[in-house]
Amino acid sequence: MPELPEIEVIKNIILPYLKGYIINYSIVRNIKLKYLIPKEIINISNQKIIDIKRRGRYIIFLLQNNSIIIHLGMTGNLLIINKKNIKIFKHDHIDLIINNNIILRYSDVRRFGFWIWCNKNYKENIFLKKLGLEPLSNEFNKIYLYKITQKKKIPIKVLLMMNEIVVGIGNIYSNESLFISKILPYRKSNTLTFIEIDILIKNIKYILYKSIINGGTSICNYINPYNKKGSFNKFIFVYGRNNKLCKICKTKIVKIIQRNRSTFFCSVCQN
DNA sequence: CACACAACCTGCGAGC
DNA sequence: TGCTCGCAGGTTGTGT
Repeated sequence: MPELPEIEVIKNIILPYLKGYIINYSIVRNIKLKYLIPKEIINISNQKIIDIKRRGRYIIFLLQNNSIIIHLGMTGNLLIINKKNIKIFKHDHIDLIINNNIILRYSDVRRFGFWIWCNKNYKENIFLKKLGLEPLSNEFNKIYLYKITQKKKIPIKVLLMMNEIVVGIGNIYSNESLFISKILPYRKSNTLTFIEIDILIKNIKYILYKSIINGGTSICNYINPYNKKGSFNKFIFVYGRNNKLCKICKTKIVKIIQRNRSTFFCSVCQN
């Protein structure tokens, strides 16, 4: 499901329900995710949640001596549910029973998500260590991105989705930020000017903030921990709109395939 | 280094 | 109604 805004929304919603509380125990109904759920999580008991962080698309639960690193893959959901309201669905994998009468439930239809048990130093974990910059940080700026785009000759849309360069920009927000920046997705990265990179950086940050404020984007599976959809969909210009008319110039939106992912653009506006 | 492709899974809609 | 096909917010790993 989720790109950075959705993960950020999820983290912000679950934080007050979990921070400072105790995981009494867990119920694991289906051990099979992308990686098997580790025994430390299956057997967890009496662990205080010190804090919850987000890094890229990962959510990290900081415990007293360890941490849990969670990736939602394409269809993972975290839900805050009441103990009384405990209907089980087919793809519910994990319940964390918390000492404040709520349950944090993880469900995942396609099982591309995973939960990892890690020591306290989660930043050194193999998955997190190789991640690039946070797109909403000051370090992710036009100097940084220009330097990288100059060195590479790959399509700019592909580059924006590379986690070792910048994290959390997936298929929706790469398409959308290129549209509002009026840049064609197949432009080779080293042909972009410093001015264009400046515009692109500003629009990436703008669109991510705007999506977070609107609760993220719900295309098919994404729901927040209250089981509600995000409302950023109404601001989408190109993603998933192939053969529909551009909201600005009424030209048909085009779909192409780049690196086996769908890319959408307006050949008139983005030129 | 750039790219193509497969793998991990299930569900849904389109078309026959 | 029921089948097959293609497609889906991600990531990793192979081979050319």
